[in-house]
Amino acid sequence: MQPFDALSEQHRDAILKARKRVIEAIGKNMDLYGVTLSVGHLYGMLFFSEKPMTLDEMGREMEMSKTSMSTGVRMLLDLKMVNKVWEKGARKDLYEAESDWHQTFADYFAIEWRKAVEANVGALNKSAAELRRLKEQTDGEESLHAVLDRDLEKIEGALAYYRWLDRFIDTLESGRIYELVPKDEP
Amino acid sequence: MQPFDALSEQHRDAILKARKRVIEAIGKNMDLYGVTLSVGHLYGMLFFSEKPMTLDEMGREMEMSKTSMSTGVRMLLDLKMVNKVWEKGARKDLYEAESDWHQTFADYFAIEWRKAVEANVGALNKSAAELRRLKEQTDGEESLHAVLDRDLEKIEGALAYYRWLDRFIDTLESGRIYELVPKDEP
DNA sequence: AAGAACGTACAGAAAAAACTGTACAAAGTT
DNA sequence: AACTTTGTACAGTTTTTTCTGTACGTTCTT
Repeated sequence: MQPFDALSEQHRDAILKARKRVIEAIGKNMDLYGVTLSVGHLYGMLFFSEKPMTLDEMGREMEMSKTSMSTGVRMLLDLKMVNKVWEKGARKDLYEAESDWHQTFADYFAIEWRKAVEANVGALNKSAAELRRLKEQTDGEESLHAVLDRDLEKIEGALAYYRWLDRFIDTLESGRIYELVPKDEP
Repeated sequence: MQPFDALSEQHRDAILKARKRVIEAIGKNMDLYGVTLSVGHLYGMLFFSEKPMTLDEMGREMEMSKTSMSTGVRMLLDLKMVNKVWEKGARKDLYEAESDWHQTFADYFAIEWRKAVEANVGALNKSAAELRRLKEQTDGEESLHAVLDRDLEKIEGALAYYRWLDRFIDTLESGRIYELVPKDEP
């Protein structure tokens, strides 16, 4: 028996209206995490859910197919915004929203931004090496070297930024960010 | 006369290949900034351009319509990833890539994340007020209050997070982040 | 003032993505 | 071992987004 269903219709509606506003807002802004409006909505629904939900329950509530719930939940799992919950003797998989949004934020950066850093740094280093090699092999060709130097300078600038971003992500991943910017207001 | 065009075909190709790898990588990861692959590619192209470019030049280089360049550049301008350049007596608008990626990163957060914070905090506060009002008007209804308290607690948790995020964005906006996580490696 | 060049609004076409229903493998129940 | 139940892969459909070509207002040139 769920506490929520026992309430009067009037009170239920009032609560649902309040929740809906928040869910809508969350869903709308979750594109910053690279997910669809509907996946964002799914997260918001899980956030207010009294208890962990099954795919079927989500589908019923969102009026969407189970397939969509499956893929949506998987995205949220990848982003660590949702946790799989174990319950004794439960046939179906259960999921609940991760409610520590600091952690969610930090994980997102650790996962997505680090991925981007690595890919870009890889490309930058490889290209820089090529350009440096070309420079060595063409001693004295002034106008070529002018172009090469400018490109190499740009690449070095980008690499410097990524070194910083990497260290910034470290602070998120390690939680050191909360020493630098404390959770409790000053 | 541009220095680049004066080079031998072999050298040009080598440089273009090196640039292309980086442009491709940048473009691919710019979805973190909420832009398309092609807009990301456009940024990468501008990043390596010897000089500011016109819409027509971009269209020629990207083999895309001028309309697309116009909308693409506007997006990049909104994200402050591209600057409009003034040149004496130039008919056409000229654009160049913002090469300070620290600034780009900070601006993105200031613009997009702050927008999300405000929208969500607004919704959370409004809903919290509604729920608190309902609570006051229903003194003694225990099971209702149990639900309300849980929702209010969740909302308060979210608000606490947004207060932190807001202060974090402040550090980006003010540049104080570079005191906390220095640009020069330790 | 007329003409040319530029950037963008807008509608339609093309491409990409989100979503669904069916089918099926894996795991659980009887 | 036969029968359910559950989650997901996959193909096809719908919806959304991206991209293009034309049209037009604005600005600059003459």
